[in-house]
Amino acid sequence: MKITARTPDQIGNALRRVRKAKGMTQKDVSARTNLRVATISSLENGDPGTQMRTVLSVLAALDLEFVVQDRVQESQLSIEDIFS
Amino acid sequence: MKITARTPDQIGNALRRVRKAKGMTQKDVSARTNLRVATISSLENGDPGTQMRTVLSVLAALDLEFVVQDRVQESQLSIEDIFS
DNA sequence: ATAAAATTTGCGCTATGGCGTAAAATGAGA
DNA sequence: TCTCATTTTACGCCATAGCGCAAATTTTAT
Repeated sequence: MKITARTPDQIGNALRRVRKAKGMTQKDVSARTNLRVATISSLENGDPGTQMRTVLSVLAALDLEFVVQDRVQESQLSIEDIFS
Repeated sequence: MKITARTPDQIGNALRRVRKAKGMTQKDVSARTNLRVATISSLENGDPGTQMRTVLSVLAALDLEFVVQDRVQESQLSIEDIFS
C-alpha cells in the first residue's frame, strides 16, 4: 500500500480506502485515536483545515506513515480517477 | 530525497532540511506560498496544530509530495538521530 | 421494504491557527 | 567584532478545528 497525495482530498480518499481495506469503521478509528467519529469523517472528506496532529493520529491508527519525497512527474490522472 | 515521518517534529525537520538543501530561506517559501514567515517557522519547529493546507502548500513550494504507506519496521533511531 | 449500522451534519463551546505588524533573538559573513 | 540576513516570538484579530451531544442522512443487510 503506497499512495501519493498532494491534496487534502487525495489524503482523505487514501485514508478511507486503507481503512476500509483493513475492515475498520470510523468508529474503530475513533476508538483508537480518541478523536470523534465526526473528525474522522471530516478528514476523509478532505477538510484542508485538519490539523497535523489529527492526520498523524489517524495514520498511526491505520498503521500507516508519511514519506516526504521529491515530486515525481506523473500523468494528470489522480488516484481518484484510477480507483473508483 | 525520501524521508519517513511520524511526528510533527520529524515533518518539520524534514521540511527544513529539504528547504536548506535547495538553498531557500523561509522568506522564499513564504513568497511562494503566501504564508507568513512565522507560519513556516512554526511548521518547521513541529507545531502539531499546523493545518493540512499549510503543510501541503509548503510541500508544493519545495517540490515535494506526500506518500502514505504502510508502516515499516525500523530501528528506534529517528531521522533526527541520524542526521545532525 | 425495513431495520440496523455507519456516516454526515448541526449547535454551542473553548482553544488555537494564521493573518498583519513589529520587535527580539539567533546565525552567518566581512 | 559588527553588521546584515534569517529566524523566532509577541500582540490583537478573525476564522475555524475539534469537543460533547444529538439528530439526520446514507449505506448495508436481511
